Amino acid sequence: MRASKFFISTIKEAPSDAEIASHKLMMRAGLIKRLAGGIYTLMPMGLRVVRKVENIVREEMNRAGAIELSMPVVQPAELWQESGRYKQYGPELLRFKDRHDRDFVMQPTSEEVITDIARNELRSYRQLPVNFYQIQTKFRDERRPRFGVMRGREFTMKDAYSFHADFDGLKAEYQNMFDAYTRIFTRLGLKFRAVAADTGSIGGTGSHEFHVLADSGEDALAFAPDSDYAANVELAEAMAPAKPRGAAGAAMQKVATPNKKTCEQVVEQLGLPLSQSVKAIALMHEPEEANAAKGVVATTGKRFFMLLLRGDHELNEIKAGKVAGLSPFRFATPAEIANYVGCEPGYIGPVGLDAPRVTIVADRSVAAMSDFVCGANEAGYHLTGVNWVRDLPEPAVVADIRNAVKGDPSPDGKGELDICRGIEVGHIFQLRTKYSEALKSTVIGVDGKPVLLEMGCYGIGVTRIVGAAIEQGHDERGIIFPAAIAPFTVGICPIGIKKSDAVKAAAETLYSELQAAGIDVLLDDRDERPGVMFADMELIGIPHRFTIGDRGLKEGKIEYQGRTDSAATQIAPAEALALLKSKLAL
RNA sequence: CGGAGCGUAGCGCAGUCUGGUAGCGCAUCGCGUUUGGGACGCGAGGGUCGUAGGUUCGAAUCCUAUCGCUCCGACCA
Repeated sequence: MRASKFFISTIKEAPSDAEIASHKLMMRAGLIKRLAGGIYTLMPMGLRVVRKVENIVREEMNRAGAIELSMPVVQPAELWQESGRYKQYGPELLRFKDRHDRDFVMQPTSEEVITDIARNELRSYRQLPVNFYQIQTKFRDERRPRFGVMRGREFTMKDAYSFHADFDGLKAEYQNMFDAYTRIFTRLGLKFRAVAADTGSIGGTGSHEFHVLADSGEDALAFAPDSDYAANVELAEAMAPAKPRGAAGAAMQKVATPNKKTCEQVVEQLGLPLSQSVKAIALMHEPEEANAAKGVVATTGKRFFMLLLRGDHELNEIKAGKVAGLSPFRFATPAEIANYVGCEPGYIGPVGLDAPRVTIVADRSVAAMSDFVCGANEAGYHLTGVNWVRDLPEPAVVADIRNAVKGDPSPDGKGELDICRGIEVGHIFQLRTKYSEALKSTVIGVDGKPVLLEMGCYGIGVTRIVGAAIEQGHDERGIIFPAAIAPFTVGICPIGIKKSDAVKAAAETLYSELQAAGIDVLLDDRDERPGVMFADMELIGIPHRFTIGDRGLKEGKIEYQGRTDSAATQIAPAEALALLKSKLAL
């Protein structure tokens, strides 16, 4: 490609609403242009990157035996009503009416449509297994779109759906997809990790997320450096401490802690470590009916819970939701806390409560504590030297309700956990029969009777990968794309192309040679000043560059410089292709 | 959805408090000089100041409403 025939729209200053490196750099490099919140035009340069990602995904999906199709972006509401997701999905699902006043949605995913295809087209177990996929535009009306393409509303996603006559078939395909994803992210040149993920309300036995590792990631991942254990922190089991509960060593004492409402403030006053304190979180279990009747005083079915966490730990709401009888819950109001505990928030604790009215749920690590500090249920006071059994009954429930932290024992028993951050770029899921049941999708099994289809689904965020790759690869000069997805593999910068016939000839020769070798080459024939050409190539993240100028040609040399090289290498023009090929083979 | 902030040229911003000719840098266009790290000079074009009302002789500026965007939180996955 000649730069003069292409469209390069780099800018020096990023728009002020771009916060993270990838968003700023994508804007500055002219890869994307914002049209509305979370909605971007892929400019020619950006589209080339997306296409390269798509092609790798497509090749590996095909290799794994999946079959490409393309489903509509606009889908009738009826299908979504049938699956129940029309109600369930909430405002993230974009809904609208056509001219006949019929309801439609913009697809956020396509389980309904593919299951509809399956029930109409799949008749016999002999047609299984089958895995359909598409690379398609998705729309999710995110409450807070941000970070450019990382959390956009409109984005490109590869979504695949597999169908099986039995669970074993699903498990086999799940593993097949796991392996395919591993190949895809490896080929994309990304540092990534597959982690166990929450299966949510669907249940089932398996779900893994694939995360690109980056400090700016929105997800925290727990992993064991000594083993292959890795899980989203949402899910990672937080183990009880290895040591059992210690014996009581101190008498329980009430101490005045005026205006000290947080664990941090209290331990600071007492000169104790944060891990010696217990924080209490007041939750109210409130059934859906009571929610619906807001305003009306509906106490039926409400239950007050006090959750106990070590002062240095964080509540995991997903885990809390799994405590028997707690879900659905919300944080209790100050009035409710006063009613059940007789005290204002900041000084509440588990000692001396009316057990039937207040259910105590202790985290595993709290259950193993002794001589701890907690609120005294009296404004301005805390208790020290508190011990289970002696000072208060054993907690009604002991459960894992916190986020795992660095240094926790690994759930697989091998070493300790560490925490890193990741950007979710892939998610594979054993859906089982959720949709086939809802849409009554069966095939005739071996025994001649209908069986519900077992389903798996497998997503990859194509546009998000571009952002993730930039988060992982950039410096002060711009983007450092992995070679596999760079918009161009190599750039040629001829200095003074309009002035020097020698430069022009050498550049054209090299350009033809690289093109003939099938290499994606950008010849910068814009007759820009060298600084402009270099800055653009580096900002856009082109991995390799040849510079051709009169100065070098006099010596019979041109220059090669890799995007991350600190200096250029002088080479003979005839060696350029061989050198580049050796670099690409790495 | 709650809290905060911002909407002035393609981008980054000043001007708003204290009403009176709409500005700066980058980018763009023309001419010239430049040509190994985002050149320089001279000249030019481009804005109904988010939108709609109101106050006023006069509104970017004050008031009201509304829309959009951003951040923090909640929510969702």
